[in-house]
Amino acid sequence: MNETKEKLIKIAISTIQKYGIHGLTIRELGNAVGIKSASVLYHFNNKDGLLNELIKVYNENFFQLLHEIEKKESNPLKRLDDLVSIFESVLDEDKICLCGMLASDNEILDEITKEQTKQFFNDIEKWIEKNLSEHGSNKNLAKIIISSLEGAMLIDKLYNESTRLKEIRVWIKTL
Amino acid sequence: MNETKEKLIKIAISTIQKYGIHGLTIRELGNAVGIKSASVLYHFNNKDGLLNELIKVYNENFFQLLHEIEKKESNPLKRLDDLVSIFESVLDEDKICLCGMLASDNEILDEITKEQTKQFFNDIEKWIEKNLSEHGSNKNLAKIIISSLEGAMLIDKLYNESTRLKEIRVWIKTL
DNA sequence: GTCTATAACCTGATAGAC
DNA sequence: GTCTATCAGGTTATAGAC
Repeated sequence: MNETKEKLIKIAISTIQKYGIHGLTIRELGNAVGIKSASVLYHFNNKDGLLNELIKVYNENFFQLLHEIEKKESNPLKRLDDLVSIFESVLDEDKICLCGMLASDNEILDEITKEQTKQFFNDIEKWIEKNLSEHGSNKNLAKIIISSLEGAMLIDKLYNESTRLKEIRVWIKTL
Repeated sequence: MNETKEKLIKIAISTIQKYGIHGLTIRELGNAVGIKSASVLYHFNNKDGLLNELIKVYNENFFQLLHEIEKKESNPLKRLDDLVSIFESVLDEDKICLCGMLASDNEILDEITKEQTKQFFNDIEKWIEKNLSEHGSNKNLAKIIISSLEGAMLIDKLYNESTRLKEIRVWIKTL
């Protein structure tokens, strides 16, 4: 992929994670890489096109991280701990999960972006379930774990702290 | 309070719960009650003024509901179940918790609204803690419970279902 | 209280030159 | 690919009449 386009996507993802979809404007996105808004739209046709592409990049990168966790860590409970660490490092940058933020704006997402957002939750839930099963604990907790992680980031960001994510980390150790 | 003003606040709260802060416009809010945007601003000075007022109304109404639960239900675990029911009825109307939605837009909230949003989470956490303590279970779970509820609404709304809230209901029964 | 009229600004998007 | 120029539409907010 074009280098400029890659930069645009990377910055756009980060901006949405911090400020939401309405906090991302084509003009400012162009400024961030030194090109004009018309040039930004050349790469993506329109804003929905940008969203379509960036969420695919985000999902790929995210599940690449999960794959790396699986390779280096065999203990399923520790894998879940590593998952919490990913979210904590995101929060440390004053961001929340991209798909959590998109979910809060779900009413204005086009179908492609909405489907990709759902796909994120489908896949991460499956990943958590698998690890819960391997550890011998109730895999039905997967939906609660991802829900709590998303909610925790949302609230922790408001307080500018990571108290809730840390509580989840402690809780998961007891499962 | 003025009847028109009450209507405006009620509709504004509901609109934000569905579409977020950017989905609420002064013009459309006026249309909903049959007055012009200038007349809406007469009541609140500006949009921040509207947010300041509506979150106070929301918090008051919400904790009034919790107070009613306490009066009619003495079993602390069943009280938590009733709390889940509140959130489920909100989700049934394609809405999420107002403060969850505001949290997702925290970067553009003025200080008053932000403080009131935090106050909501402080108070509900305290309420959950108290009931967990009375039931004899770990009150440290309060932050996880409210996080999971907020996250569950967010994701369930995306899927147009209440699967995650229902899982939380089942989980709470086991505490 | 509500209105009209309008200001000032920001947004995504397009046409056409280079 | 990137630019300039521009458009059409949306937003909050204000001034002043009724």
